[in-house]
Amino acid sequence: MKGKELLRSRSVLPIGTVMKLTNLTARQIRYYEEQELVLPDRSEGNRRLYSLNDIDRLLEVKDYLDDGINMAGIKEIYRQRRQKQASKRHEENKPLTDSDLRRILHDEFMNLGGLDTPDQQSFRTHNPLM
DNA sequence: CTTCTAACA
DNA sequence: TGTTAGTA
Repeated sequence: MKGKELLRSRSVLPIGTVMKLTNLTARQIRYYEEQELVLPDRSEGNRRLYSLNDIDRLLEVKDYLDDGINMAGIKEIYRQRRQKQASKRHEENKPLTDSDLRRILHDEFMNLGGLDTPDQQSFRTHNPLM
């Protein structure tokens, strides 16, 4: 890891600063944490400490939400993102093709309850695999 | 004064 | 999500 990334992962920002930087309410920021969309560190006094990477993640979550994607959809996107990175690591022996991923994602998407029409459109719009 | 958890008129 | 109560 390079120094630059080390700084981005350094948790030092209190929730108040994060609120101003993201235009999100404390309620929303804490709720997204409850949904495991962001996992800030904690100070000795149990205060949340965010990193620049956390800020980016929150802004990203906010964008998806603005586009009509719900919590389930966002979690799904990150779940896939991690899965894709995992595949990229052992790409030596298990090179799952984009075509395969697309089929799998499509199946799971169709079985994902709670996603209304606008969500489905946004889902496709933001999913690099579709 | 700022943040935290829990709860709901 | 907003908001508020009672803390730390």
